[in-house]
Amino acid sequence: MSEQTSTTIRAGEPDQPAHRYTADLAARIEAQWQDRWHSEGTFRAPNPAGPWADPEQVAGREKLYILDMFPYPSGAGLHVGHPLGYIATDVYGRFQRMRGRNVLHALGYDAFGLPAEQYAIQTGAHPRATTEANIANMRRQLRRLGLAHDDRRSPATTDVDFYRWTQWVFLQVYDAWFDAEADECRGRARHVDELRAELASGTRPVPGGGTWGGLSSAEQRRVIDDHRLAYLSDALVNWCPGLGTVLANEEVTADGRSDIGNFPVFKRNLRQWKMRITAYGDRLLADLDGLDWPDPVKHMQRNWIGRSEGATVRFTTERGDISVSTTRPDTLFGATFVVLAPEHPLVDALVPGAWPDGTKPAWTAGAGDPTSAVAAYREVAAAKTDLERQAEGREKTGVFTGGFATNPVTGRPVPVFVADYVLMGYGTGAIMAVPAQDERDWAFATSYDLPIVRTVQPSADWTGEAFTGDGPAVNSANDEVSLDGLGVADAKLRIVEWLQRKGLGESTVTYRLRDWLFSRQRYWGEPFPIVFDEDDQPRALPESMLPVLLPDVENYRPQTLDPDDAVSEPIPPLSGAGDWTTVELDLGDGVRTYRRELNVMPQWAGSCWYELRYLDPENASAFVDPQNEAYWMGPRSASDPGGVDLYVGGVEHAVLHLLYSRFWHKVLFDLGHVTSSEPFRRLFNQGYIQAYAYRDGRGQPVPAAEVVEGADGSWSFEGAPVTREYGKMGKSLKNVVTPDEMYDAYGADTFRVYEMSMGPLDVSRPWETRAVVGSLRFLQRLWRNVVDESTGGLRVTEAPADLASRQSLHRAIEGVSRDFEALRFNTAVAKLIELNNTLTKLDAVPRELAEPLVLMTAPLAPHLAEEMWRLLGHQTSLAFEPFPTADPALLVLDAVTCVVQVQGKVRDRLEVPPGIGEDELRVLALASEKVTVALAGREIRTVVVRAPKLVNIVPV
RNA sequence: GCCCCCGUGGCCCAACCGGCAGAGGCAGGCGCCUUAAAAGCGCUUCAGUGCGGGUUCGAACCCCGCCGGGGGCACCA
Repeated sequence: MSEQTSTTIRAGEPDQPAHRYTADLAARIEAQWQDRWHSEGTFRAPNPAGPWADPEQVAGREKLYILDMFPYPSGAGLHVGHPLGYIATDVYGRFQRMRGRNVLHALGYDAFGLPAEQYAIQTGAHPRATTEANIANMRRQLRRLGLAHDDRRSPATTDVDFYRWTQWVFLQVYDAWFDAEADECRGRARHVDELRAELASGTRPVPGGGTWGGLSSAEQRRVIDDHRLAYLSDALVNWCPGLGTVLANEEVTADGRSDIGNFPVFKRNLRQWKMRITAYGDRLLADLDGLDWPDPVKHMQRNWIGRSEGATVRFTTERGDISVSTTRPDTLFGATFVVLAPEHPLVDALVPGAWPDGTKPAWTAGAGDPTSAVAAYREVAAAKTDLERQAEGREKTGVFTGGFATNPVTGRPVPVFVADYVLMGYGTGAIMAVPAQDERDWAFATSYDLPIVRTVQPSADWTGEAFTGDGPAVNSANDEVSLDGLGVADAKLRIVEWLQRKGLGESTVTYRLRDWLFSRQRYWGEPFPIVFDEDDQPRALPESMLPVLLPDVENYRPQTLDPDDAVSEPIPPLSGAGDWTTVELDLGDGVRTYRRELNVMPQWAGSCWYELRYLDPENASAFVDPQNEAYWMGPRSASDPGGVDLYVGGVEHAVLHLLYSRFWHKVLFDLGHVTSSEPFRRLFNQGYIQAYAYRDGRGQPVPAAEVVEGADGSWSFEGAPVTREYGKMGKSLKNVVTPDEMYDAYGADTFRVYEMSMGPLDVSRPWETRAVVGSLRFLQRLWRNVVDESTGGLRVTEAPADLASRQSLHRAIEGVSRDFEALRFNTAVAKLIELNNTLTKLDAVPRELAEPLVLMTAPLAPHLAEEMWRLLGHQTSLAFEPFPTADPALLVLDAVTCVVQVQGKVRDRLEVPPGIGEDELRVLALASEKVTVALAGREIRTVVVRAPKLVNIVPV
């Protein structure tokens, strides 16, 4: 940190009262209490079992597991936006601890991954060295915040003790297969040994027929490997030369570029590890219902999984059947052509030597024969990136294969096209095109001169083209079945029933979700616990050989590649690890030489299960002791999935991290390693703290802190006008404000109170440094109510409080408790300020008011509260003091104001007892002179009475 | 193009079940303290809820249509 950043704004000038609550005093108090919490281990949560077993401390207290999405330790350090969620969970945790809960709250580091590696490449240092330095800096910045974390539970995913268990979890996934019939067809992961046993005993048929014993051991292994939840596949993957690695679908943006770095991404066929997350599609979807998550996140996950119900229908051709996918089997009579994806395996077989009779000029792309037309089209399609396919304005292109298929309901031949608007990776890679009821098919049919037959009658006022709405079926009958007159839903049922009976098709469920690409050609990640034998087949290492340590390499940088070079080959950095790349092992059939897997796991691997490791981070014999998992995360009832009690983080992880970790957790659940079926029972998305940035006349950002606002609302920097924009904080925008600056200028407690008071936790809002002083003033007034600013002595009196003050106190207790419980920290702060402001007006504050106020402030401003609690004569930390409870008798007011309305407009106010009856109130209201004036002689139609607060008199 | 969320004093935000538009903070104003100053203290001004309709005794809140801001998805058959 440079000297200049220590700020010029400072609370507490030298000639102030000696004991005023200033930034300097706050810093002293805060350091003192942080040291004491640390040395006393105040926030260490006892476990029921494992290395830290302390069953006595656990007994009799309800548990609460609070979790923040753990940070990536960036070299840039924190800005004031980062701690928002951490402060919120800390306030909530401290509150619940005072409510008697055994609170587990900790923070580790998600330290593998691309950014760390790229930073290491830039600086030339070892990624581990820079990562650990960054973690140390973040730990320092966060310790200064006074978070009540269990400091023993702070693993980094890059710790050998941690990634050993990431590799172990990988082995569990690798050694599992998905039995779709298990659990009444919900499906469940089981160990592959059980699959092998069922195949060997004949209870499960061997794929491809024959007996298990009839297969060679290599063939047997291939059958098993084909079932594993982690498997190698030769498939189209997202190859990003700019990053030198392949990427998961989730890491590629809609315009075909990398999420990180914004480089072009190309489709390439490569042999890569995948995770069979699609097997869990149904459960990942269905189990969302039982989660207490924000609806938008559930919505995004549902969209991403993209379950759709439809049918597969077989169209016959002379060269074999084409299975087409559709969600609208009811429109089958209107299917006037078939479209295959360019990569569809049947394309070559279908293409005849010459264009058949009836080929229209528009279908051939000007080629002399189908073979060259299709070959040319495929070449063009393959060379296109997703971005280019988008950029062409979605104009549908394609070419006739020269082949025909038979529509199974009309019996008529329909031409078969190849077009890249059909994707090989979705459904069967083939569609029946129904232009009258599908906009894409309509667009294709009109540009390629193909027939359009309406099979759903559009509404009378329909003027559009393809009609995708509901309506009665028309033109949809053959000798055996008629859909005419049926609505869409009924027509679907009838035609699917007919297709199934005739063996022409069946209803199917299709997912947008694809299997998860799990290999990365990077250095800074977890090595796979996998080696390859001389036949190039993968072999898992036994648990006893874990961890597989990440070796040192000379060059962390993957091969430098041209970001636009689509045909470049990925070269993993670990290929440069020398001797490490091969290993002599005995895996059961004697010592042999094996080649190591040189890819590493993606960054998501560690975050897929870290919440489990916090429970038992020093357990060397298990990834978590089963008792600890059951205690902290186990389900509380039959309908409860279990999981973390409160998980707070940004909405940017709605799909990636939250879907992957749910998947791994379910595998671990199925295999009996955990009792919770979901990792995160309750999720809360915090908003972002954003900031204004300013640009000068040339569009260059200027330091935001030095921009001044004129009286007319304009902004200027060094006298020159600047423009303002709103967005993220970032170095390049010169608008970063750091927690360190806030600690120096105001202290951590003021910073905490300000962040919590800015607005609701889930709403994004702009940072405004000049407003922070309001929170400092509040804490100063609170301090002054308890402590004499000039002597440092106590100001509170032992005299009893008056009734009005007591009532204010108990109203505050009631409201603040409710607000904390509901994560409404902004309104809790407001109520505390309000109460404190009423106490300020007293000559001296009675202890019976001061103590509860201090306790209520403690979750928000813990250092200051602890210090005042100590001055009030208490020896021990207030962390476990019971949170004040409201006395119901003091919440009842002597009188309430009743509003008297005439036709909804307030005309009078009456002071009435809170228990007043409806009839009595009606009489009082009608007797009001102001009401009489407002009525102006009109007759009364009705009187609405809501005792004791409102009467509404409605004239005729 | 489709879907979701949000629009309240100059600014950040409250308003619990549809019932007095205002809790709190910033900024502004007035005053006190001070040799002077303020990030100290006290007092205080300020909106009818983005716009247009509707439902209701009564709408910031419910419904419909616009406008503005933010986010997600985007050839998924």
